[in-house]
Amino acid sequence: MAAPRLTPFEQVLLGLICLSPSSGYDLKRIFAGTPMGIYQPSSGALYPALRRLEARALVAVSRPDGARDPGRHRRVYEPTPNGRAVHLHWLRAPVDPATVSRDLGLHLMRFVMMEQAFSRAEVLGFLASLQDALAAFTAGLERYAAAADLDGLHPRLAVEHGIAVHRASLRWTRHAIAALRAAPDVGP
Amino acid sequence: MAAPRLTPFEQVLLGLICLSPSSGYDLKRIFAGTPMGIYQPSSGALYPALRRLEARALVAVSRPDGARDPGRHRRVYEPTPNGRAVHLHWLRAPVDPATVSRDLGLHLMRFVMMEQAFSRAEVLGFLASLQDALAAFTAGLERYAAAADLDGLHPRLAVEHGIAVHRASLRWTRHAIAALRAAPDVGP
DNA sequence: ATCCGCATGTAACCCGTTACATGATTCT
DNA sequence: AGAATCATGTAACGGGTTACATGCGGAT
Repeated sequence: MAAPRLTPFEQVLLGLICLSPSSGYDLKRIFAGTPMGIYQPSSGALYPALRRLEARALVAVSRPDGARDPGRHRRVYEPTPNGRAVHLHWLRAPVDPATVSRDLGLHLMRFVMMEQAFSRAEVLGFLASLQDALAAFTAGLERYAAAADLDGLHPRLAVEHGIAVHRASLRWTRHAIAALRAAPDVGP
Repeated sequence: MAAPRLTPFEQVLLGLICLSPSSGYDLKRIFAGTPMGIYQPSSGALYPALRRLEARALVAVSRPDGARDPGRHRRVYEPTPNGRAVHLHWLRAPVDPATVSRDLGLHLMRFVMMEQAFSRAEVLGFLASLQDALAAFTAGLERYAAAADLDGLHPRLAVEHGIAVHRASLRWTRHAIAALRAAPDVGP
C-alpha cells in the first residue's frame, strides 16, 4: 500500500491518542497545558492531521456503549491495532546521530511515550543510543571549536553555548539511566 | 508599502549577506560548513528566498568594477541601505519570553551577527534580556515540576531535561556577559 | 431567548522539500 | 573533448498559518 511516512506531528498525535483516546480539543489542551507545548498547533493543522490518520485507518472514532452517531461534535479518537503498530515502530526507530540535535525535542517526546509501551530494558537501550548520539555531536562541536579559526568573540561564544547545552543533555541521559535502574520495572 | 514581515529564514539570509556579500552557493556552503548549520537549506528554498529579498529591494546583485552583466551565473548579493536597516531592526527586536525556548537558535544567530553591528553596550543589553527570558522560562518549568502531579517517571525526567538544558543556557548568558565585559569594545 | 464557551471544520495563501533540469567553468 | 564541479533555477506536492465559519451545549 506504499504508505507514505507520517510527519512528526502526525506521529506525535498518534502517540498521544495511544496514551489515551482523545478528541482534537483534548489534544489541543494537552499541548496548551504542558510546558513542552511550546508548540501550539492551529485548528487548520490539527483537524486535517487527525482526518489523515483516520483515512489511513490508524485511528478511529470511538463510540462508547450505545451512544448515538458521532456525526458531528466531540469526535474521540482511539488507535486501531494497525495504528498501535505504527506508533510502536516509531518509538523503536533508532536515534540518528546526524540529526540528534534538531530532533532532540521529538526524542524526549518518544521517551515519555515509551513508559507505557516499553520494558525497562528497551528504554535503557534507547537512552544509551541517545547518549551515544549526543556524545558524538558534542565531540564534533568541541573539535570544531578547537580546529576552526573562529574569527571573533561572538562565534566562539555561540559554539560554547552549543557545547554547554548538549553537555547538559548528555548529563541528563546519565541521570535518567540511573533513575531508571533504581526504579522498579513496570514495563508492559 | 505594507511590507509583509520577512520569515526567519529570509532574515538570516539577509543577515549573512550583511556580514559579507554572498552568492546563493556561498550561503549554501556557510550552512554546510558551520556546526550550527544543522539546517541545510534546499535549492528550492534558498534561491526563491533570495529572489524575494531582491524583489523587495533589500539586496541587490553586486557588479564589481566593470564586470559584464550578471544575466546568469554567480549572482553575488549585497545589502541595499534599506536592507541594512531591516537587518538592524531585526537585530534590535526584543527577546520574547514566551517564545525564548523555541527561538533560542535564532537568538544565538542574532547574537553572532551583532558583533559587527552593535556597540558592546547594546550587546550586553540583548544578553541581559535573553537572560531574563531564560530565567523566567526556567522558573516556569520548575514551578510546573513542583506543582503538577506528574504521573510517571518519564514525564518527570523529561521536565528535568528541560530544566537542565535551560539552566545551561542561563549559565552561558552569565559567561558571555563576563567575557564581553572583559573584552575591548570594538563596536561599530 | 440569548450569550458564551466548547468543538470541529474550511479556504486562501505561503513556503519548504523533493527531484529534476540546465548553463558555465575548470580540470585531465 | 569529456567529466566533474560550480551555480542557479523550476514544477509538483504537501502541509502549516491565518482567519473565518458553523453548530451544539449549558448558563443567566
